[in-house]
Parts: sequence; structure tokens; C-alpha cells
Amino acid sequence: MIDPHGPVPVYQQVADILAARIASGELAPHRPIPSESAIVQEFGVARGTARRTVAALRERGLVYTVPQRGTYVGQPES
Amino acid sequence: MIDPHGPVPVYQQVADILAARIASGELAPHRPIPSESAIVQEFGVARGTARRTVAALRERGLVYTVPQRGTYVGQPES
DNA sequence: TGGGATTTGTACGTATGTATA
DNA sequence: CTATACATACGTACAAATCCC
Repeated sequence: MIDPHGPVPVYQQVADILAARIASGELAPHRPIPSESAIVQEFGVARGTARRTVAALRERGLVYTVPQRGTYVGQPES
Repeated sequence: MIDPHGPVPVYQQVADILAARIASGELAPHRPIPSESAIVQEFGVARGTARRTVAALRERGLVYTVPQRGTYVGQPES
């Protein structure tokens, strides 16, 4: 699932997987993506890596984060 | 110098200090800012915090980073 | 009113990899 | 070959805000 020793950073690999779920509609607009803790558990990565993953998705404009609430698919709009 | 318990995050405090040095000309365009290790030593912060400091300056458009080389004042242009 | 669980934010420490000088 | 410097990744801890009972 995740290749820790490949050329692609782990956080990018996880971001790609979540991005695919967003693209497929599995994760719908204004619905929360997995929490950092959930990402840690599902992919077996450290929390710092999970945070970088979410940051990467944010930089791609795929999600937005509400402090102390969660991160959601789409734009802050609404 | 740095207040670890204040409301302003340490990485922002350090970024503010370096931003002031840039504004004053102490750190001139296309000259390197202190390395992560130097920031760690000068301000007594952790490596991760030093990285966040540089990231903050980059987000402000004050510096640009050349991988494996260093971070410099101004824009990548040159 | 209170308390617990959840979630993100910050911070520290450490280790390894890769590229450059 | 060595030193420097950034990139990634792990682990840990506590704080702050929110949510729900």
C-alpha cells in the first residue's frame, strides 16, 4: 500500500490515495476526510507525516481545515 | 528573546525576528539567512521549529529555499 | 454546570537520506 | 572524504477549542 523506501515521500503517497478518494466521490464535498489519528492508524504513519499529508492536500486546494474541528473536502465556501 | 509560553508561536516569534533583520538590511537580498542548525543554536529551538520558521518566511515571500543549498533573502529570480 | 472524548496546533527530540561545497 | 544543509520520517507530549453527554 505504502512504500516507505520508494522515491516518493510517504506523505505524498498517502495524499495521492486520499486525493483519489476525493476524485472518485468516495469523499464528498464538505464531508470530513479522515482525521490525523485515523490516517495514522489506517496507513501506519507517524502523526507528523499525517499532518504533512493533510497540508499537501490543502496546498492542492482539495480540502480546507477548520481548527479544532477537522478537515473537509472542497473549499471553505459555505 | 523568545517567550515559549506566550500566545505567539515560537516559530512565528523567530520568523518575526528574522523578518526584521531582512527589513533592516542586515540580511541582504540573495544572501543566505541562518541555516536551520544556526537557528536551532541561536534561538534554542528544536529542528522542526527552525524548519517551520523558514517555511513561515517563505510563505511571506521574504525568502526562497534552494534544496541542499540554503535559504536566501528575496525571490528565486536571478 | 461539569466532564470526557475528539481534533487540530505547537514543540521537542532523534534518525536517516540526499545533494552540494 | 568530510562537512554542511535541506528533506523526510519516526516518536512523544501538552495545549486549545470543540462537541457531546
